[in-house]
Amino acid sequence: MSEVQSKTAVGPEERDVTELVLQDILTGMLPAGTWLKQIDLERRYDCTRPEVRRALDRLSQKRLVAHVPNRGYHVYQPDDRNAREVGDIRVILETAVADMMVANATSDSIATLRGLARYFDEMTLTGTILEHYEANLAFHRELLLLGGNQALVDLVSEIRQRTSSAPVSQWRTRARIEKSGREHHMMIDALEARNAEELKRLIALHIRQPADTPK
Amino acid sequence: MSEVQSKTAVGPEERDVTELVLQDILTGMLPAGTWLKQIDLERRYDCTRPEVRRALDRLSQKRLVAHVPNRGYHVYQPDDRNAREVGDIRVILETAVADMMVANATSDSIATLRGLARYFDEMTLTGTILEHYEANLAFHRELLLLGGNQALVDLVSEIRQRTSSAPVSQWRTRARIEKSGREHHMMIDALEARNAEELKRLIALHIRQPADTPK
DNA sequence: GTATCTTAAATTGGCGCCAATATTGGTAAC
DNA sequence: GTTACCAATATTGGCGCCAATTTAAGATAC
Repeated sequence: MSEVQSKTAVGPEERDVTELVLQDILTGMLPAGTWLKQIDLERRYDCTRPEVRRALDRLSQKRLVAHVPNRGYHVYQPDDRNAREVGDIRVILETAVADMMVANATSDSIATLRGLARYFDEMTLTGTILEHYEANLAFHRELLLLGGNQALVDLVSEIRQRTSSAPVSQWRTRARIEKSGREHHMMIDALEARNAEELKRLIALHIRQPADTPK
Repeated sequence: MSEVQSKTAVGPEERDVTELVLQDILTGMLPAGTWLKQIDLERRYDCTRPEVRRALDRLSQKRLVAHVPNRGYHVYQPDDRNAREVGDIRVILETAVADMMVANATSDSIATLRGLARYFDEMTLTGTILEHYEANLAFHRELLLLGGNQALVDLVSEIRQRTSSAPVSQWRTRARIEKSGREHHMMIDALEARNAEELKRLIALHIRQPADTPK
């Protein structure tokens, strides 16, 4: 009716609701266990009921939220066992194509990776938590892409979200973040040196970092 | 109101629509490329419009059907490259836990596997295409379960559907099916003999079978 | 004062309608 | 006879309402 738009953010409102909820879960704005009432989401993201429902259904298919019939949806409470198992899967998949990555690495791709690693470091200081998360994702995607298996790249991106429900606790200490940044550069070094074994070792270490508990 | 139930088949009607469509795609009743008109599905599975919509949305999330805005949904046309890549992923994942499988194998679990392998052979002769498919799935699930990684078992089951969009072409020849049945038993033999390397070789061979083209 | 039953509010979830868009068939013009 | 345009039909997809179930609160009885 009137030209007055509630909220100044007119542009980003047009994005997909599923993405928005996903981001808020990943960034920790919606902590694990939070009940996602349809009315609240409707207002929060300024969207309709069916849109909210579709988003919740999709996220429950991805195992990011749990659905209790006639009770509603809540953010999935990640159990340690599953987190460890998914970590193991990631190590298996990402180290499996290390030889390919070394074989396919060109000076161009290495330069691109350096840029992405630097961008990650930059976001550590100046970026939002979301930008930081996505910078990390972009680096790993580009690295994996050298493996030559597109389906594998997509799959890893997918299962990555499956445990990152507790991103805040994973990335809590600045020391750990900076260590991750350094490891990125070390991976590129190993790639440049055509040292596949060292690359595998670094990847495994990098992924297992959060669960690096001495049993 | 009245006790009269339309249609004698009261039981199977109550199942989830997504499952039903999925099965019909997997068994080849809905061939690749088929346009899935909402009205048709509504009548075919005797369900409501929203149910059909939700099923189509879920299947498109799983990449089993493709969605063209304002045009509709159609069964995904599997491209060879993706099929090969997914095959490679399965080889990576399933061979990665071969050592664990050998380590965790007990006489009990081997007996269970023998039973499942025999059941598969049985279904080759007497079962429907769906029963046959599920018997194969059950065997591989039980085998993978010995790896000790539940998340990996689920993941493999998931990505398995991702290429089996052309199940008919994969399992077309009886000779190949019988070869698969024999390989199941050979895997159990390797497991019993605690021969992890042979098991890996067999698994890789078994998975790559359909794409066994001499380059 | 506490526990339990009853009643009211809120939330979920199923269902159908209607507008927007694409497709098909027909007609007219070239 | 063929092509292009237009209209009618069919299909998709957004949206809101209402019933079923659950939860919370209040009142009454013990």
